[in-house]
Amino acid sequence: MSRLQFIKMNNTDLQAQKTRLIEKLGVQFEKEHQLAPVAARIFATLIVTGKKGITFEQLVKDLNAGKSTVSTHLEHLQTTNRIEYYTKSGDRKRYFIVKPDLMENHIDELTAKWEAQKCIHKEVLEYKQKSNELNKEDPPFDMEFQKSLLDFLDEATAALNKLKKNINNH
Amino acid sequence: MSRLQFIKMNNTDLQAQKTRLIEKLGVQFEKEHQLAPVAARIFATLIVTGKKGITFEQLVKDLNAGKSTVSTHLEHLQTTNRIEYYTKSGDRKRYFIVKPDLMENHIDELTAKWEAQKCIHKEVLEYKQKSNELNKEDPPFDMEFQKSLLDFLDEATAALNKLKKNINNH
DNA sequence: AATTTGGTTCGGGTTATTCGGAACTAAATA
DNA sequence: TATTTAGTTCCGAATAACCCGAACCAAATT
Repeated sequence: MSRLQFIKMNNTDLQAQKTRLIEKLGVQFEKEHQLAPVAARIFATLIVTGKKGITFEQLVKDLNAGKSTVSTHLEHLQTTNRIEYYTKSGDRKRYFIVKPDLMENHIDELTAKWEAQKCIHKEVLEYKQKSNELNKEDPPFDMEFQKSLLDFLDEATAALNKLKKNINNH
Repeated sequence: MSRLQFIKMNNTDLQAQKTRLIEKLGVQFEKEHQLAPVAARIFATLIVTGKKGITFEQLVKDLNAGKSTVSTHLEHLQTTNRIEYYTKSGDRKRYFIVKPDLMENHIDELTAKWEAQKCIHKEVLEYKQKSNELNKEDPPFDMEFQKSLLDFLDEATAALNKLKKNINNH
């Protein structure tokens, strides 16, 4: 009995920790991925729940959210390539999980974002150079920030590619 | 005359390009730094305007925004350490510029963000390990995502530190 | 055929964001 | 001292984001 209680106690703790983690991850995801609060909590829940997945109705219950809310956000998370679901035969429920290749997607997204940033800051650089040539009487533009940023983005992209290979080989 | 027109023409083009760039940067900054549209346009304007700076009233005119709007957002951009201003003696206007150490700040921010992410995903990892130990009858948690992410964040942080040194020596 | 299950869709209410006008202030100028 | 300049502060309005209930639907079950 004392051992049972010990286990039960620990599982309660674990449950509490899970809830805490979901909240913490949720806050982060809201900003990181620009998700609505409930959407971020759903995503966080899937992350800490792991590959066994979680059902629609369980999410509704766990997050104290409306069915429509959960439905909409699940839809959105799927179309943005973050989650998917599987089914068990003889069970109509959908078990939602994070996409197995989430990390790869995440990396690809970052790469795309950084590529776009590089692109636009190159344009800024071009603009400043053109401007310097055209108006030589004016004091020239400083271009340190753009150059540093481009260096940074190159480094960062390189690090990313390296990691991507690691993951693929893994 | 034809030469003057040629130059004038190019400056018009340049102006158009500047406007385009501000808009493009603006859109990016809205998401990247979670800024209101006008705040993002202000920040973008300072970036393409460079170290000569731009005044309050010019911003109001260029962005077709209310004085109060510009005032509020300038305030916010200053308190978040992104911009500052200088004055010219005998001229009451403030000339707003991006902070000279913007890139360093940017890097520090990223570092902090990634550190926080590492921290929370380590917690997730701990949770999953504890859970595995406690409930051995259940199928164990997959931890690939957390591990990959932690690898990534380590790599990324390393790349960042390297770059920061480069910038400081520069 | 009626009901239950596992959702989706639609419309509206609430809250939060964003912006701007009007009135204000402090410093410089006339 | 009155006025202009260079902003700031304090609302309120417009808009957008977010969430929910209610009604709906399709497939499975009774």
